[in-house]
Amino acid sequence: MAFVEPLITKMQSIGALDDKDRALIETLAVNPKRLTPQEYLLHQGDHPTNSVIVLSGVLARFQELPEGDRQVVSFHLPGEMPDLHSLFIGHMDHSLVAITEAVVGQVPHDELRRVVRESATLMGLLWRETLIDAAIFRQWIANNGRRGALAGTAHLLCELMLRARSIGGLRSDGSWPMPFTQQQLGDALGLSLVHINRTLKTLREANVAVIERGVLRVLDWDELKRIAGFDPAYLHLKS
Amino acid sequence: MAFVEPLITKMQSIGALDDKDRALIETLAVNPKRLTPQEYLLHQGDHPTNSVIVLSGVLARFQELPEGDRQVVSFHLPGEMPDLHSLFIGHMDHSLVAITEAVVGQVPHDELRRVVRESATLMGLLWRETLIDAAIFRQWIANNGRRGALAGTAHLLCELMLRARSIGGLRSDGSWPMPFTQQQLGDALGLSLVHINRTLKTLREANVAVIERGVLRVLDWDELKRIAGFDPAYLHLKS
DNA sequence: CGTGTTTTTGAGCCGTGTCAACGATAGTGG
DNA sequence: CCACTATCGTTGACACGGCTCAAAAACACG
Repeated sequence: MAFVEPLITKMQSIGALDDKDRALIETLAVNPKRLTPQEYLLHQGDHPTNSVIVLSGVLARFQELPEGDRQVVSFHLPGEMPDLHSLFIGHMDHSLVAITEAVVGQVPHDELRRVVRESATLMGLLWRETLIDAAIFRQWIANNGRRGALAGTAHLLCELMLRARSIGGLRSDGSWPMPFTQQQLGDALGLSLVHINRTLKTLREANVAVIERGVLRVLDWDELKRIAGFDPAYLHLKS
Repeated sequence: MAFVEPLITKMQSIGALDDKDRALIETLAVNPKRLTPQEYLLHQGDHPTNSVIVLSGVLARFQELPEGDRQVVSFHLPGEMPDLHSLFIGHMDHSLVAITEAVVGQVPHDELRRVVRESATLMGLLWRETLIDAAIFRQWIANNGRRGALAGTAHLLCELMLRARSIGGLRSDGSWPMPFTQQQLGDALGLSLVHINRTLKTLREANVAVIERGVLRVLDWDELKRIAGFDPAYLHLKS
């Protein structure tokens, strides 16, 4: 029961749950699993028979490209279900790995199908979660495509801050313990390690956003959003 | 009834339909609408109350970025539902426009909800379609990110050829009447018009793929796939 | 305190963008 | 059927953003 708390929080951040739906979620058989940093949960090519809920920590999905490069396609905070899509498309076209120490809850596909069958609301919310996932992908296409390095980086930082805030992940001073290395950020933005470093330096020297000892602090929200051309509507958060 | 034929073809290209499901699809109220090239069907910011099926022609979705640039996030061939996501996320974070002359069938969200409620198979297939959409987005993130101009372009051509083939859109000689301008391809791949032109020239001079008078012909499939690092699994086509 | 990882910086190069012009093609009206 | 026009494709010259290589500094951990 406590296991599904992050999922309930997440569902409520993107929609409304009544008592019946909440009770139904709590009937899910959730099998917890602890992950160490860099540990793979799924490999490209796998055909999983369950999906996972991130209970704590941060995960990432990425593709390995022929020349050995990595393309990170998403980051996942507690409450999210990074491989919910495997419910309807069996083949994994990417890998799923823990960024930090993490705990995930494994839920058999049959269990999810049962919940989806019994509650139109939960079906809608789970479907909705995969659609928001897709909306984020669209922004990342733009981050990697038409937005330049500075705008793309700023956009990613905006997004992560809002997503972290929506699940109550910010510190009381509004900063966020961002767990990514600059290499991982570069792999998400299609930038080299050296260049993401210089881009972050630009943001730092403009007093817009600072990362110190792994903690991200946004000093000038309006300016960060302006640089990014950021419109939060695509995250479809209620707040 | 004839209106939903492309949708049935599409559904069968990514899954199985029985007679009952086919009959259910044919009960959908489909309101056809004719579009001229460049005509907008939906604008960024809209809140549509129906989704559309592409009946003929090709559509594209794109975001307008602050500096006036465009990021194309997807192309849509007959049978696809380019704004199916609006069933569960109301706000459009991008625009939908006709590339060619096209006919779409408008289906009210209520109608889709009815079908989803009545058939678990169709719910699964429609959800699956949005998930394949997302899988394509992931590849486009890589196209715009870690893949270079040549590999990204080759990857997009591979994808389009397979998608066109899966709905019977190729000519008998295996070529495909590709309706995009080089500007539009560039907007999809995050490349300038000049550079996409040079990239296509490279493919042409290597006798890998040629676009003549708007018709794409792949001369050396293996080589094109090799350049792209293409693995078709993410399209989840049955054939 | 030592070792491995991550961040930072410099120097030089290369892929891709920009600017500009011309050529090819298709559609339009006389 | 041809001239006219608009759009699209092609090419060259040059600039610049971002990459690579390399090394040092800062940090994390045992």
